[in-house]
This record gives sequence, structure tokens and C-alpha cells, in this order.
Amino acid sequence: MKKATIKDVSELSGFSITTISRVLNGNYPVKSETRNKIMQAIEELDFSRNSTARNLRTKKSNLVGLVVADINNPYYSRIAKKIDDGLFEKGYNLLVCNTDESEKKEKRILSTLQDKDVDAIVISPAAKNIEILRKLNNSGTKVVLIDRNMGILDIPFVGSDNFSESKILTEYLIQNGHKKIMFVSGTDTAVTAQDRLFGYKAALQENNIPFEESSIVKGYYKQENAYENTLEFLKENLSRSDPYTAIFSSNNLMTIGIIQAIHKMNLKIPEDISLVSFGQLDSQEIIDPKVTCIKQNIDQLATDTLEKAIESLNDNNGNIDSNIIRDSLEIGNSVKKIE
Amino acid sequence: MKKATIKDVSELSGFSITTISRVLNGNYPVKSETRNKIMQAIEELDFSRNSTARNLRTKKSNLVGLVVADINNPYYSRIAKKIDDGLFEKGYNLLVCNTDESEKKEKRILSTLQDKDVDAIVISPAAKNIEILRKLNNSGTKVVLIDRNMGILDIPFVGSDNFSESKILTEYLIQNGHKKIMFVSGTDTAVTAQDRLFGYKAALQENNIPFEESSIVKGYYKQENAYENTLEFLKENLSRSDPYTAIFSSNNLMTIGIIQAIHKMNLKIPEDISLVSFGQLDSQEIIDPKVTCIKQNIDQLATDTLEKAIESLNDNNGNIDSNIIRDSLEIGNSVKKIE
DNA sequence: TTTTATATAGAAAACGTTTTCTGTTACAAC
DNA sequence: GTTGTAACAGAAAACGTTTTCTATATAAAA
Repeated sequence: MKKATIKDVSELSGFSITTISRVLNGNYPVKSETRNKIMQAIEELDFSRNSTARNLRTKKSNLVGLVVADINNPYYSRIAKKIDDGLFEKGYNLLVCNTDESEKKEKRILSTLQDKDVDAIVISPAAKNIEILRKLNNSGTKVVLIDRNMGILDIPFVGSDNFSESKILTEYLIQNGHKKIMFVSGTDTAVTAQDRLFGYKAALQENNIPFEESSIVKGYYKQENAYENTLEFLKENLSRSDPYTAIFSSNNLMTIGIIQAIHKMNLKIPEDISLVSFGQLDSQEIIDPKVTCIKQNIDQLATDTLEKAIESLNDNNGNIDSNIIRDSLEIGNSVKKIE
Repeated sequence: MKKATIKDVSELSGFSITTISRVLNGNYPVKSETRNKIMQAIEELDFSRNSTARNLRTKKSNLVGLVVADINNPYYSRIAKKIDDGLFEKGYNLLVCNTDESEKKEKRILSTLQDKDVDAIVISPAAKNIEILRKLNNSGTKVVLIDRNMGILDIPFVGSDNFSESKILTEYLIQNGHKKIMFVSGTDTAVTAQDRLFGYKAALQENNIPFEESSIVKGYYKQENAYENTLEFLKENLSRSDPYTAIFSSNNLMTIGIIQAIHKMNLKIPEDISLVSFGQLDSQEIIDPKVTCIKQNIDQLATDTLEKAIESLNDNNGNIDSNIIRDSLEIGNSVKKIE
């Protein structure tokens, strides 16, 4: 059973292809009698437009690419959901792509998306593929950066003030008496990872606490890596003369890995070690312990991103404004006050 | 800066459009000298194929639609991730769509996907849009059902044996002395919801425990609904002469809502009330309490689904086999043994 | 030598739409 | 009456590919 085309509708109804198209698009006067006959033929043939042909002619795909590290991260899946909902209402569909934090994969994805003629790309860049993004943006594919601006200032961006918030989170630990704070870092190439580290360092410095390179454990924004490397770190920590008393996790996924590592070592939070997290855990309230964290305003982020995306799809005067989301410090019971 | 087309490559290199296409596709002999010159022109122009035009001609979109209730549910996002990874390697991209368990929205989505000429649809149907799915499948768009087979037997399916596993889970409660077991149900239209209910009923019956209609709380597979309705139920439960001692949650999301409701009532699990869940919670091990559940073998499900999808994309002899995933009963500490 | 196959390449058709031209007709304005 | 304008309709071009035909030169087979 082959799908009917406009031509079939034309033949059945006796009107030209042009007129069928006009009925479909409603952008040109058509006698209502004509329209009715055509509608009837459409009904009869169960016709619906082939959007590939349509896209070719109109140079619009009604496709938006969403490029994130991992759709399985609730942070991104919540964003995906909201954006998909909003765009679907506007007639767009979402093409979801996972970079796995790999620069190479991101390159391939962007190239694919360009070939697919997506109208816009919403991306949380894994790497500094700045030139590619800029080229896309200039060639008519609207780009919206989320979460990580990569220092690109001429493309609209929505995300957190990672530096300041990371500093606040670190200060909270310091206020509670912690001086030896281990830092589990994110992907080297991600700007957020750097900014969070800088925020941490700034807090130390302002409080005259020396920064040690050895405080940094690489977690690459991944639960698995955070688990393994934290576990190793904790083992060594046992034999230190001045052990670390707190851990700063750079994102939500790694926090889970870190908690697992702590459990594995039979340590208790916060009695044996304190923990704070940049980014909340999903269904925080049923997790033990309740982790003190920077609670990211994901709904706001998603809403703003959606708005920016739609805006850029509609008009062509590129609005380059950045949109900094205000997150909040949420106090849990994962930090012990020490002297 | 406009994107270069084959025509531009043709003009720059001096060869015909046909030959360019052949170099691109490598399906026809081309002198290596010619090829080199053309490759050079391609490089120079930074040319890449317009896949819309390509799709129109070849009648392939290299697009696969993934239709699920909510990509934000870790169950689905894990599946999405795995399928996306696998399909990307094969040159396909994933179009993610959320039905929100709405039959109407699902209809719109399927219609859109058909217009977009997707090569295949992987769907966990929200409603019994059987005819639509069948029509799609017959018209050349491969369909793979996941999680919910909707009683459609002529379309490949991958999912759990909801009836049996639900029965096992209920029996576990019964073995621990529970007789008054509240059941939080899923979406009425979803087959899984029915099967899980039937499994629960079967277990009661085999153990000579009368089934009461009032034991059922509607949760619609949504955290929010489960929270609210369970909360109400628990309030009433306080004043019962023979209070319910256990709760059976039909899926992972609702389990979270139920735990929240229990916490809200200042009740303790399992001391005050026992809880089992069909479907595990994400990062189970850091959640308090560890919920006894049917742990769904999501990786297996995703792998098998991917395999079936690729298989159906490649050849045309529709393999209709069902693929029942074996899940496991995972014992936590959320069930109290009573006399 | 003649035939047959093979490597190579281009012209043109085709995919299913939208859009640009062109052309009627009817009717108002002068 | 002519002219101008709006409503309506179709023919044909265009979007950027792939594929089918057709054609030439060369090499292998007869």
C-alpha cells in the first residue's frame, strides 16, 4: 500500500497540483467549492504531505538538534523533555544526540545535523568546537548554547554562573570548619568544569587556605570515573597525617558515584566525611543523606532555552543576549561542622 | 555564506554532477585521477551532502522515531541512550517523542513521524492505537514495540512478562505475612498496567486472599498522581479497623511519589508500612530504604530492541518474534515480616 | 578482424513538494 | 468602452540529490 502523493490527489479531484498545494498551505485564495472537492479527495486517499520533499523546497526541516553529553543524565533529560514539549507544539521535532563528552563524536554529530538541515541546534558543548558552531550559526542554522558557553560570546547562551556558585558552595564548607577539601573535577574541556574549579580555588584563596594540586580527583563528569577515583583517593586518605574532611563534587552524576565509593569504604556521611555537590540529585528527598548542594534551576533553564530557541527560529536578527540562571544553595545534612 | 552543492563541486572540478555523486557514493567505478580532483574540489568548497534531497530521492530518511511516555523517566532515557548510540553508529538519528501517556498526543506524534518519513519507529505505546501502528508497519515504516505489546502480535515486541513478575512480587509480600496490600495502578490504557494488576490479583487468589476494589489507587504511572492519591489513601488508612500493611507500586516513578507520601505522613518503611516496586529506582543503592523490587533488565531490553530495530531496517522479511526479557526479584529492606 | 565486455563519464529523468510565472474571468472605477 | 484590480487556476521551474539511459574508449574473447 503506497502512500498517496499530491499528484494522486490532483488526478482524483481533477485540479492541478498547484491548487492542491494551495489548499494544503492556505496561503492563496481557492474557491470554497474547489477546496471542498480537494479535501474530499485528500480524505479518500488518506493523503498527507511528504515533508522531505517539502523541506527540500522550503529549506526548512522543522527539526531541532539537541546535543548533550548524555540524555541519561536527569539534568539533560529534564531539559530535553521540556524543550521537546514546547517545540512539538510549534511543529518542530527534536533530534537527540549524545556526545559522551567526546570532542570527536561531537564533531560527527554536528556534521550530521548540518547535513540533516536542522533549523536550530541546542547544544551543551563537550568541547571547544567553537569554529564549527560559529560557522553553523552564520550559515543560518540557529545555535543556542546551554550550560556551557565555551567562551563564545556571539551566540546566545543560557546557563548558570558556575564560578560564583561554586565559590559559595566551597565557602559553605569552609564556614563549617573544613580546610582539607577534595575536589572531584569534570571534563577538562568543558568550561563549566574549569569555572567550578576556579570558584573552588577562589574560595580557598580568600580564606587563606593553600591550594594543593593533589586535592583534585578527575571525574570527567561521569559516575563511574568518580566512583573509581574517589575510592582510590579515600583509601590513600586513611593513611594521611592530615586527612581530607570534605569532598566537593562538580556535578550530580559524580555525586552518586562518590556516595557509592564512600559507602564502599564503610564511611558515613557526614560523620566520617562531608560532601557537597554542584547540582542536585533527582528525587533528592528520598536519598540518604540529603546532600547539601547548588540546586540548579533546571525548569527555568529549560524554559528560557526553549524561549530563546523559538525566538531565534522565528526572526533573523540574532539576539545574542546571555541568560544567566540563578541557582540556589540547598542545605542538607551531608556536612559536619568541625573545629 | 551559502552551503555548496554538488553543482558547485561539478563546476569547480569540471566533472558532471553524476560523477560527483558517484565519488560520494562509491558505488560505481571512477578513475582515481578523477576522484582525486573531485575530492579536492569537495575539500575546497567544504561541501557536504544535503540529506533532504538525498532522502527524497532514495526514500530513506535515516531517521528513527522513539516514542515513549516520558524521556525524563530513567527507564526510558536509558533505553534512549543505548538505542541512540547504536543507531548513530549505523548512520541513523533518533527522533525522541513524548506521549505523556496521552492517546491524542500519540496520534499526532505518529502522524508527524510518518510525514517525516522515518525509517522505523520504536514505541512504547500509550494507547491502543493498534490500527495506526499496523498501517505504518504495512506501509514500510518498521515498527518495534517495547515494554507494552498492546496485544498486537504481528509486530515485533521486546518487553517483560509483567503478569508473572507482578505475581512473584506480590507473593513475596504474602510470604512475609501481608494480606492487606494496596495496589497503585498505572495508566488504564497500558497493557502493562493491566498485566501487573492481573498478576497481583492472581497471587491474592492463589493464596485465598479476597480482592477488594478499594485496594486500588490510581497512579497513572506518574509520580505526582501516585503521591497525591497515596497520601489520601494513607490518611484514610489510619482510621481503618484493618489497615493496609503493604503497598505495591506498579512502576518506578510512582514508587518515588509513594515514598514521598509515606514520609509526608511521618511513617517509616518498613516499620509502619511495607513497600514493593515493579521497576527499580535509579541509583537504588543510595536510596533509603532500599526498595524490594522487580529489577528490570533495562540494558538487555535496550540491546535487544536495538538489535530488532537494526534487523528490521536491514531486511524486509518482517521477523515478528517476541522477545521476553527476564527480570529479577531484588530483595531490599522495605518489607517487614509480620505474623 | 569482429564481437563482447568493462571501465568510465555525462545528459536527463525522477523523487514530491512549493513557488514563480502566466493567464483567465469578473467586476469596479473612470 | 476602456482600464485596473482582485480572485482564481494551471504550467513549469526549482530545491539537490540519485539513478537510469546512453555513449565512448579500451581491452578481452572469439
